Amino acid sequence: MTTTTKALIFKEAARLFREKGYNGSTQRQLADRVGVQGASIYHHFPSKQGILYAIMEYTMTSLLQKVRCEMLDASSPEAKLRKAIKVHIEYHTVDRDETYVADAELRSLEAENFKKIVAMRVAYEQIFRDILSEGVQEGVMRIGDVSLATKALLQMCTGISYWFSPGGRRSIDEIADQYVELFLFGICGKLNNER
Amino acid sequence: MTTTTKALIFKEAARLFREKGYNGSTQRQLADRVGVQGASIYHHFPSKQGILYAIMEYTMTSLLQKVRCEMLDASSPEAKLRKAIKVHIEYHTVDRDETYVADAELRSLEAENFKKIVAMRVAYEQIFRDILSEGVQEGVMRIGDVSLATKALLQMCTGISYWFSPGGRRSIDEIADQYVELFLFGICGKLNNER
DNA sequence: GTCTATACTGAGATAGAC
DNA sequence: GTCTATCTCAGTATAGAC
Repeated sequence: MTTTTKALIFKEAARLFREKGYNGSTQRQLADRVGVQGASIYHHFPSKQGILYAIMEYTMTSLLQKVRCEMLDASSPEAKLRKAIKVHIEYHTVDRDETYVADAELRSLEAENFKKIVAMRVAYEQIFRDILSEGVQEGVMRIGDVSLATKALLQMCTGISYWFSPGGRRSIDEIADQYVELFLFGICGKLNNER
Repeated sequence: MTTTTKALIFKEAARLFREKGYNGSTQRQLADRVGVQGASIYHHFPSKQGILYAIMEYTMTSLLQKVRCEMLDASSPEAKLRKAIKVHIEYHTVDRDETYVADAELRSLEAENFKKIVAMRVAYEQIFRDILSEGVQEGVMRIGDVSLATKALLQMCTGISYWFSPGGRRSIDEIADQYVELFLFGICGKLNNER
């Protein structure tokens, strides 16, 4: 994707929506950031809602595709889980404006758009739920409630896009590794292992 | 707090802001839910922003007070952590409209209000960070990055207010217990312990 | 494809009677 | 303490020239 005006609107909209929220952002603010007049936006997108939907749809499609792709050459549930978490976190740090918006602005979608995006989110969560279920069945994971654990995991990881900044203390890889260890072994689990 | 009109406005505002977001909610919608005319709201609150701030301030004050109170008669870091997590989750399920708003609408606060609430949030996070640090120092917890783990923990637990509903499959206590176990031992930790 | 100008609507908030 | 009526402004979106 070269930096066409349309791509620039997309990117700046994600940034703006992230900062001020969808309803807290205006077309004029967006136009200012892009460096065009407000009316010009309507040449590229049908409406403000259309921009939001484009961001959400693109982000969820990418996420689904990336995670599914990683699953192809992973065998054990633990290997799958490690890869899935890593991909999730990587995408949530690299495209963190878009992923933040996709996560926080579900309620700003109109009915039809809402349905479509929710379906994609359900499918995405299902991937993680399936990995955990498989781990339980194979006896390598012990989970009281798989759905609960799935929610906990995803919320924990998604939250990274709330505070992450590229210049920070920790690299993306370090963060991902720590989150994987945390979810697999907890903060006391490894100590027991050593006794 | 008896159900005065002011208390009703407060409660309905939390519910409305949770559903539609602060910027997506209007004074007229709020007035409709309360059952008064739009103008009447201004007898009880100075502005829409004033309502948001009242919700945030009250919620953070309650949270801080509840957790600090529980810490008084807890000795070990693990006991403290268990209690703190339980209180956090309980409050995020019982007053889930208010806590959701307090968590999601930080960016909708005006500069002065923002500063005050952020200071309270920092103090709140610090309580959890201190517990984890203590656990590491005493050798009962192993954590690569305490700040990172604190964020992961709080985001995981706070997320409950996004999907919890009182009539659901799991009780508050069950959820809290599972989250505690998850954070302490992970999904593989306990298995290692048994070998 | 971008502009200027503007239509139209709904937002937060206030005035002043009761 | 609540109402009716209304002000004012900012929001999304469109029309039509260049």
